[in-house]
Amino acid sequence: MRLPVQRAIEVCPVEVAVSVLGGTWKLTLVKHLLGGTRRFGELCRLVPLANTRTLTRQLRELEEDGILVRTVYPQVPPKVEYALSPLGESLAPLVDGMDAWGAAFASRLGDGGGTRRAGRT
Amino acid sequence: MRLPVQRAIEVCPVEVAVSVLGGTWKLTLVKHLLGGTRRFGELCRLVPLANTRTLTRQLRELEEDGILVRTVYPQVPPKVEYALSPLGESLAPLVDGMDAWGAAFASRLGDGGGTRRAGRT
DNA sequence: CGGTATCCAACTAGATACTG
DNA sequence: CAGTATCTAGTTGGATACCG
Repeated sequence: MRLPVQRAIEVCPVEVAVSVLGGTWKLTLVKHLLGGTRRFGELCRLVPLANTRTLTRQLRELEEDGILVRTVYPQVPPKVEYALSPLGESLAPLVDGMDAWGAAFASRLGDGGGTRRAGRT
Repeated sequence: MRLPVQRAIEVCPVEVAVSVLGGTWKLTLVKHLLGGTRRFGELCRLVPLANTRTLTRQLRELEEDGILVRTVYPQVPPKVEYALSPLGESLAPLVDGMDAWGAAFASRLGDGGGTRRAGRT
């Protein structure tokens, strides 16, 4: 993943989206940011499985790609806020859709309702 | 990426979607399959940047996750068809949305309209 | 035609520890 | 609080060659 965007568009726009949003916690981060501005610490708490380094990196990449805006308040103690840019907010419906799809997919597995796996039913 | 789905759902459903669809050419593959059943060779031609090994793997993973169905015709020369499962087709709107978003994102960069990158000039 | 086998290079995420 | 530094492990994607 993370193939150069310029290259991705030549093949398929969906790949652009994947390369921008494909990071392991990126969409989760965006989803939380959809709920409003968050501080670094809050995001850490919201995504407990990722450590600070990983989170920082994802956040920075998202910033690089113009998905979010990082605001540093030069004070002590430090305060940094992350907020979605208009571009970032523009993928609200996508995040919403993926969230729903992901939930549905997950329930297919764990629900025990019927198909447990690649049911050839 | 590709963090265990079971683990992903505990954090956020979007991560499930990412782990299932996050492979480098997966969404492109799905998108093409949305247009109808395809043979392996066709897919190779449609996604020229990926080699057979990569394509095979992606296809298999998609199959594992129940996104597509692989049909082998026991004949000579071999013939294998890939088609989306209902689950796979269910993400048509998502693929569509990502495609549109990706295209928009790409045009932001290449258009020369304004922001070229994270313009920290 | 439709893969598979082997090997490899790159990248990515994570652990841990430390800092302004 | 909000990172950064360093290092490592693991995974993914790719090249090439060969097989049924």
